Order: sequence, then C-alpha cells, then structure tokens
Amino acid sequence: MTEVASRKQDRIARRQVDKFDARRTELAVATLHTLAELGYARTSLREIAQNSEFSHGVLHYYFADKRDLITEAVRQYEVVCVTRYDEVVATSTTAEQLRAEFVAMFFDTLGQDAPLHRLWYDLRNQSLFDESFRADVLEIDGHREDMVWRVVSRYAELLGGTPSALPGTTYVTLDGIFQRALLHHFTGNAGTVAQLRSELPAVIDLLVTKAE
Amino acid sequence: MTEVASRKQDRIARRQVDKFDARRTELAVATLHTLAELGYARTSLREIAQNSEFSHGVLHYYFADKRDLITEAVRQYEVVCVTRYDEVVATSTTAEQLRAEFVAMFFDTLGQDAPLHRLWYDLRNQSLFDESFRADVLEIDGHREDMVWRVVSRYAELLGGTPSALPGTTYVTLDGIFQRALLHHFTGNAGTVAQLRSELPAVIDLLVTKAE
DNA sequence: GCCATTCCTTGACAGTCGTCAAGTTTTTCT
DNA sequence: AGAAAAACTTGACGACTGTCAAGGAATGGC
Repeated sequence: MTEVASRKQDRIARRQVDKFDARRTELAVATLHTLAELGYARTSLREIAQNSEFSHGVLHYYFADKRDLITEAVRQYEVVCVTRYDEVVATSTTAEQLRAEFVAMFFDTLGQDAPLHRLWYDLRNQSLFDESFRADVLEIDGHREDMVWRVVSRYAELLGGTPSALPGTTYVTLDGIFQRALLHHFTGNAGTVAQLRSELPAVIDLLVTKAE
Repeated sequence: MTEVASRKQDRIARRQVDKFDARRTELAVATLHTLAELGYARTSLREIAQNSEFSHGVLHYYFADKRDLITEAVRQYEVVCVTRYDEVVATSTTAEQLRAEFVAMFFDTLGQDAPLHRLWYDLRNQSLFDESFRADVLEIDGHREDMVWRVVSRYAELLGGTPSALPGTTYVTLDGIFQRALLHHFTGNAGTVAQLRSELPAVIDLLVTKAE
C-alpha cells in the first residue's frame, strides 16, 4: 500500500471512529435522561431506546453491555456537572458577591436539574453495592469536592481569612445540605427549601475563619 | 354469646394477632438483611424467602405486596437505628467525654452495621423516585435529625455554649460525613476513614459556639 | 450503477420477576 | 379423636429483563 493510500485510509478510519463516538455519546445522553427519570432500579434498555430515536437492539451495537452503557452515561453527567460554579468564582470580585451568587446558583440548579441530581445520588449509592461503579463514582466525587473547595477557598481569600475545615469536610457539609434540599424539593415542601436557602450563607461563613 | 365466651374469643383473637405480627416482624427482618446485602435494585422476593426459613409464597400470606413488605422492613430499621447515641448522651458528664464517646460510636457503627447503613441511604434515595416511600423516609430522617440534635445541644450545654447552626444543618453536616466515611469504608480506603475520624471532633466544635 | 461495509431493526432466547390459586401440612379448639 | 382454621408449600401465569443472531436498509468508495 502506498503512503498516500495509507493516510487516506487513516482519515476514513478516523472519521468512522468520530461518527461511532458521536452516536455513543448521543445514546449515553438518552440513557442519562432515562435514568434521571426512572432511577437505576427501574431503567431498562428498551425504555432507554424509546427515549432515543432508535430501537433497543442498537444499544448492543454501540455498547458491550448494560454496565458499559450506564458507565458512559455517568461520564456524560460528569461533563455537565463538575464545573458549575467556576464562572461564579472567576467573575466575583467581592466575598459578598461570591457568596450570594453561589447560593443563587446552588438553588437554581436544584430546581432546574433536580432529576439529574437525584440520579447522581442514586448512582453514588449503587457504588456501595456494586463495586464496578466505584472507581467512576470516587473520581466524580473528588471533582465535586474540588469544585466546592475552589468556591470556599476563594471566598476565604476574598474575605481575608482561611477555610476552617479540610476540603473533604467542607464538601460533605454543602453536599449534605444539597441532598436534604433535594429531598424536600421533590416532596414539594418549598418552605423547607427556602429555609435551607436562608441558612446557607451562615453555613458558608461557618466554613471560613476570618482573620483577626 | 355470653360475656365469658366473648372475652375468651377476644383473648384468642389477640393471641392470633400477636403471632401474626411476630411472624410479620420476623419476615421483615429477613427482608432488611437481604436488602442490606443486595440493595433495593436487586432484591427479589425469592431471595428474601431464602434468607428466611420459609418459601417465597408465604410472603404474600403476611404482606399485601412487595411494597408493603419493604415498608415494614424500613420500619424495622428505624427501631434499631434511631436511638443509638441516647445512652452516650445520658451517661456522659463532661463535654470532652460526650464528644469522644460520640465519635467512637459513630465510627463503631460505621464498621459494624455498614450494610444496614448503605441500605438506609439507598432507600432514602429511592424515595426521590418513588413517592410511596417518601413519608416513611421523611419521618425516619426527622428522627435521625432529632437524635443528632440531642447530642450536639447537650454537648453545647456541657460546654457552656450554644449550637451554632440549626438542627437541620447540624444533622446534614454529620450525616454527610457519615456518608462519605461509608463510601470509603466500602472502598477499603481505611486511611480516609481514619482521617475523617480525626477531623470529626473539630467539626463538632465548629457546630457549637462557646460562651465568651 | 454496483459492491462492500456499516448501521440499524426485528424477533427470539433463556431467565427472572411479582403475584396468586390450589393443595398440603400443621395447629387449635371442642 | 375429629373437625375447623390457620400456616405454609408448590407450581404456574403473564410480563418483563439483558442478550444476541439473522437479515434488511442505508451509506460510501470505485
């Protein structure tokens, strides 16, 4: 085979790979939405296919098995959900502004992406039973922790202080509040959600120690 | 019917009800252990029956359907898990002792009852997808919050201070730490668990404000 | 326009699920 | 001891699951 022909074949192969990956991603997104709607326990391949424009058989053309598909869906989740507050951190110039915009976005995504968030907690819990999810879950959880830490440490910086807890503790505190708010959001208990919102600024202040 | 005969029948009926309830509870406990081992998504009635000394058909003799059975199992969980720290609160005479014993029991039950705890989080998440679990979950979550509040407010009292956050925030903070410790416990990451343990006293102190 | 490859659909498979009815065993009461 | 009631087992049902093979439809290179 000449080199020209070889390069040409490479180009074709690459294009095919791109198309393949694009469809994989498309199906993973459909999977993500189905999971967010039904939860892990009740999501079947046929249901996923119905949320796409293809039939159920195609899933085995693009994915080895169900686990492979769901793993890919989880990775799609990560792409969406792990840089959410970065712009707030980048553009805020005062501590007060950063805190206010963080709180706003916190409860905005709570209302906006509630099904997706319940899915995340569902999958994180699945990883307590199913070892094969654990590595991905731990990685995403780490990224979420980093994301929260970027907010809080920047807040402390703007305030002229330092964080009062380690990154892990800081993360679980805010994540715990989010989980609780999510539960009451789905319960329809708007009052409790509003109360959590009004408390959140004070909790953030608890997480940083102002300079003397 | 004479009054004597009537009372006798009552006694019989009561005994039958007691037996019925006893077996219901027995089966609910078997259900609880199966759920703790497999998780909600993979627990079937036949598997539950195999963890008891009966056949699968008996479950429909004592329970209306699967939901009824699982609901009863969740109530069994509550009986076990909602008064865990009360003795620590009752017997501790100094703040330091209370904090130390709380931390010890916190990580003791983490290692001891880990499967049961992951089940709790699993079911709490299910309630985000399945409305019929929500009422029970909210009730248990409330009791857990009360339990934590009894500890922290007593700690503040012994310290001569006051809690620095509301009960809900206090609960989610400690619960978040527990969830994270559980995840790393199942991952086999003992180092992270140990670190969370060493941090916990400081977090508790963060949750109370000492008097000036 | 033809061919080969890729893409997708269809239908079937073996297995599992919750549920329930029929029948057997055990217990209880007189 | 014998009858009645309760407790439990067995086996079956329709529905649903993940998986996969066979074949049709679309696509792209020549």
